Amino acid sequence: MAETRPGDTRERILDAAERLFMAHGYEGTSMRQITSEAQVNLAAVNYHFGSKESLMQEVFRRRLDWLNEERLRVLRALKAEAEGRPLKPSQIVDGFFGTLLRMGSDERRGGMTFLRLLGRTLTEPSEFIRAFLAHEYQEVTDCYKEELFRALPDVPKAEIVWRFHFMLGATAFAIAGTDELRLVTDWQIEADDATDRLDRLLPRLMSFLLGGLRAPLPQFRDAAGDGR
Amino acid sequence: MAETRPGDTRERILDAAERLFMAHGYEGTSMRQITSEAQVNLAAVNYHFGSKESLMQEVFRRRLDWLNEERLRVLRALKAEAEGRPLKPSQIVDGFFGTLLRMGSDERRGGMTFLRLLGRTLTEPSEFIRAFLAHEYQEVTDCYKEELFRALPDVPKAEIVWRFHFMLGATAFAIAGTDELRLVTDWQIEADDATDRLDRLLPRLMSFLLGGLRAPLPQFRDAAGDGR
DNA sequence: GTCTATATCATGATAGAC
DNA sequence: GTCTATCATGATATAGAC
Repeated sequence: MAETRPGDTRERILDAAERLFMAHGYEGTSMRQITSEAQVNLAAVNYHFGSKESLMQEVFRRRLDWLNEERLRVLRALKAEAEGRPLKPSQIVDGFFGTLLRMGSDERRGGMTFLRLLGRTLTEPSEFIRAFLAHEYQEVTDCYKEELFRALPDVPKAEIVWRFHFMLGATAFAIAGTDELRLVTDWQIEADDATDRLDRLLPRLMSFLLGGLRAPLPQFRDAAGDGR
Repeated sequence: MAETRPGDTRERILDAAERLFMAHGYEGTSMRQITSEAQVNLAAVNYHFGSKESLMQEVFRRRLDWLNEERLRVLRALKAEAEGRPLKPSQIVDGFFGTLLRMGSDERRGGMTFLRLLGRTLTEPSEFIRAFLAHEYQEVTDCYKEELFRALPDVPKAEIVWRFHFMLGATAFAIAGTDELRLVTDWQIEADDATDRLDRLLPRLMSFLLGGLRAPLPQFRDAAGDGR
């Protein structure tokens, strides 16, 4: 009964690739590992996706298409409710990062596996991957940045962009690491299961991000620091 | 005159490896690329370092030994000055992350190349690398965390550890990305050279990190959230 | 659509002359 | 210490039978 249904192959490859790319990185994963894990033939990847690069892109597109739409949908809902007034920073941050983290609880959307893959890939060295991700993200991040500009009119735009970047980094690291990295030492924090940990991660991360976003502006020694 | 001086080979390999590992990652860099860039023979890596893994470790040890010592030295100086009183959070954060970022201006310590390599490697999938880095870092990060516990007695330790983790992520991303990633869109921020950008990055990052570190504690729906 | 079999090339590592 | 030559392996990708 464990026979490969026709049309099933594609999804099996994507699932296996997602997991292996997460665990060993793009360069560190071979097509042999992928097809072996997916229990399909070695040639199937090239038949269905054309190349390893295209497979990688498809692994992301399958998840990011939904994430992008969801993020835009959330933002539209918030704006409709606000009726023209600027949104609260906490709403914007939750719409962007909260939506991402909640995706980790949704196994139909890849769950923690995809979340960790995404976190790690944001600092991936391979050029084509970074370019691809930047392109996939551009539109949505621009929309959210625009809302932050409106929400924080007294903060220079350049500063907001930087802080958005820092928020992205903190989040990427948080979702990439949550297992092997010994952030927990001897007095031990928690040994919950993955989803429980995720439930507690979100409010913690949100507090941190909002604190950073609303921090006092930095003092530069020389110029204004808002982008001359 | 461009002849290879004896004893020079080792350093040339380390320099080339540092740059290439930064640009293409560990798995994405071959020994042939390294020896070609270093203009030494292919067999030289195995002669001097034994294996690619050992080379990678030596690339990091060369820089981290100094960084670890410097961070401990800075912390000792701060504690001596404080005469038993808790340090200010800003001092601790600057001692840890400021010391790191200032390393990026010091070409003798690898400069921006090493900084970016380090930022990227913190989320590197390869198991042996993460284990190696965690081991190299353990002692120093524990010392700094202890000081944060003293500086913020009202914040649960678990919360501080998480926030330290978030700070690490924001910093790693900031130093890993600073080039290709289009955080700059059309209304353009700056086109300074690398060191100038680094000078402005530090105060910006410090504000963000301190804001996040001192943010109001998160509210959990169920329990206390301090590690039950 | 899925398989077997294979082409072609790059990889990390080593042996042994100098 | 440095070189050339080479090994065994594993990589991506493809051709062609079924």
